Amino acid sequence: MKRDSRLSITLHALLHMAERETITSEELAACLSTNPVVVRRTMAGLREAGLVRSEKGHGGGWSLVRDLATISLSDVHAALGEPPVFAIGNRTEAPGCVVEQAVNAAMDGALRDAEALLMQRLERISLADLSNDFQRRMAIRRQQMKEQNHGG
Amino acid sequence: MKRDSRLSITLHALLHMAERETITSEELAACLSTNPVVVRRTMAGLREAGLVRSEKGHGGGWSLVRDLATISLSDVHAALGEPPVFAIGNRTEAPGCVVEQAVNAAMDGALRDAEALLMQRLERISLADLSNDFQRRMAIRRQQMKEQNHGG
DNA sequence: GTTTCATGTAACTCAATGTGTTACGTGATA
DNA sequence: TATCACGTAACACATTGAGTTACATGAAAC
Repeated sequence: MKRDSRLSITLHALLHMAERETITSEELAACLSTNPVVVRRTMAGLREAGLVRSEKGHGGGWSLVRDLATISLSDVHAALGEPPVFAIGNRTEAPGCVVEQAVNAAMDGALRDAEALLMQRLERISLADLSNDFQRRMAIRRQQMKEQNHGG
Repeated sequence: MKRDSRLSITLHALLHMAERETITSEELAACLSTNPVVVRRTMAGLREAGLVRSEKGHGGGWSLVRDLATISLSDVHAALGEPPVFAIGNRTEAPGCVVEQAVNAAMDGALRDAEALLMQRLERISLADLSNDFQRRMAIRRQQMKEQNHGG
């Protein structure tokens, strides 16, 4: 099954957005190695959810509305329309076959718990957390570059 | 994304299989409202994993090799080739962009934990558990039928 | 006012993949 | 030898995320 990477794409875009006052779809697409239309299409939900804003014309582009710390990964997932999390699932929702009912009950229970855990995790991670991790990684990378230069 | 219901289908088939000495793909397909070829194709992995056996010719069909209690749902998932659990995921596995690395790390962490929980749940449910639940549901249904008959 | 820039959106294509179906080969039993 | 049942290849189909093109809308610059 093909992977849905919209959440991943969107988080990536939001962090790049946070680094600048405003940024165009074209620039974001370059950062993400994708197409400007894909960016606009994906961000549409975030605009409706009030997480970001978009301006047309000269000097236009995308900008964050809320602070990074107030946006959780689950907020972003919700803004995207809560796309399905699982690739696996039951074949029939309300089967007449009692055997299938038993199968569905077990599967639903396990999937429900796993999804609850995942959502809990996504709720507890904010964009600020991601940004901090990004800064930390950048510092490490700078340090490595420096050592490499001294060595050469 | 389209749902992968092979685990659900297979569990359903296994429980029907447990009710009889042997059962043909045709009969299973009728139980599952699908096609005999789909049954054979899906069960191929289970045969290779030694969970079931198949016989050709007159009186042939599928039969269970191991006891229901010794087969967990995660065994079945593994026999199917461990199809991907999540519909969502990262866009790039090993991105050069540090921003994307931070995004991936967070997503991977959350997904890994959720998958671990799901697998733990699937490990702890055996086919015997499902069968017991099935029997319980059948008893309830029989009781309901009885009450309905007395009432009418 | 016209030009330029940037978003908004529809429409089409492409790729991946689970599922359904047909067709034919293999092997076992009656 | 005929029949039954599995094994498998090959193809069709539907869904869906992603990429792309085309065009309309609106805002700023000139």
